[in-house]
Amino acid sequence: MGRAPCCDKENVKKGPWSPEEDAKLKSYIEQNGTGGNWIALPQKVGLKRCGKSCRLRWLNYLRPNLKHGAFSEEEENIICSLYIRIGSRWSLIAAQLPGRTDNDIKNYWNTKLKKKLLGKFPRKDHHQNQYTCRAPKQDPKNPHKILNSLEISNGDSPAGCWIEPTLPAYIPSSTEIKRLLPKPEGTPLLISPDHSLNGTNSHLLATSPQPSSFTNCLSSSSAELDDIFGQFDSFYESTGMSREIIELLSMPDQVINSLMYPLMEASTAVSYQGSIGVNGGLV
DNA sequence: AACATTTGCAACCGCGCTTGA
DNA sequence: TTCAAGCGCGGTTGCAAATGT
Repeated sequence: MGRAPCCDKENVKKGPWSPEEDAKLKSYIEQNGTGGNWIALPQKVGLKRCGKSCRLRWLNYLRPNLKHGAFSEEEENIICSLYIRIGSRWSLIAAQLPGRTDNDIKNYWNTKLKKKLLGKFPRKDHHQNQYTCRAPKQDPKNPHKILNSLEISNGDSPAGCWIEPTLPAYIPSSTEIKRLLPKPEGTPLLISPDHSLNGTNSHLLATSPQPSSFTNCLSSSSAELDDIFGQFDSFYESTGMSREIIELLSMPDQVINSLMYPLMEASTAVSYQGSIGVNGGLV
């Protein structure tokens, strides 16, 4: 038995919103607010729409102070830098860009920025090219046992991945990132010896390409970009580490702190050192 | 000009989380 | 403490427009 539907699917309109529907919703919310109940809202407004659809329309399109134009270079920089750090946590990224919605940013990343920055990397076809941050695969019978802990395989991944699927890759989750941040200047990130990254170890931090940041990449010429990515490619090939983890490990502390500290202020139990433990996660 | 393919974006879906009774 | 309802998020899909052949 599945989850109960949030609305009567038979009697709700789907698809693009008409100007009349927009006007009704906008006018109602401006006068009365949402009432804290999106599910009940369509009936009050007189719309044959699902409450979730109304909420999405309001948040992504109708609410005041939304920016609809092109993204600025500064916004691009913020998106790229945050993506490297926290992955596809679009709502967190959107919180740093006033007037932008998570959906906007997600679409912009998937359609423009990804290509701009990573176009030379292998990719799959259009709708299978979503970025996916995955935790290491666990053995369902034993949560402590990790299967293929550092690989994203092609065969069992319906969404595909942007990294060469046969190469090892590990992308930290936002929870893991939170454990790393903020960290005092010069505090090393440790990769514990008990769980190597395909045989690599903490010494890699000291030998990873420096400096590296996507902020730098954005303002670089194509030749400079080739050089930057070339450094990563050779490092990547020699170590078997993913580009993401190399980026993470080689990012200057001050950049991480300036970008991420505001997001992580609420997190009081912050560990200043991260290490990749036996379960493949940062501990 | 016609057709195929790609791109960009709005919208939907489903699931985990939060809240309140 | 439990559980159902609602919310919010990230992933995915649909489709029109743009571009290529």
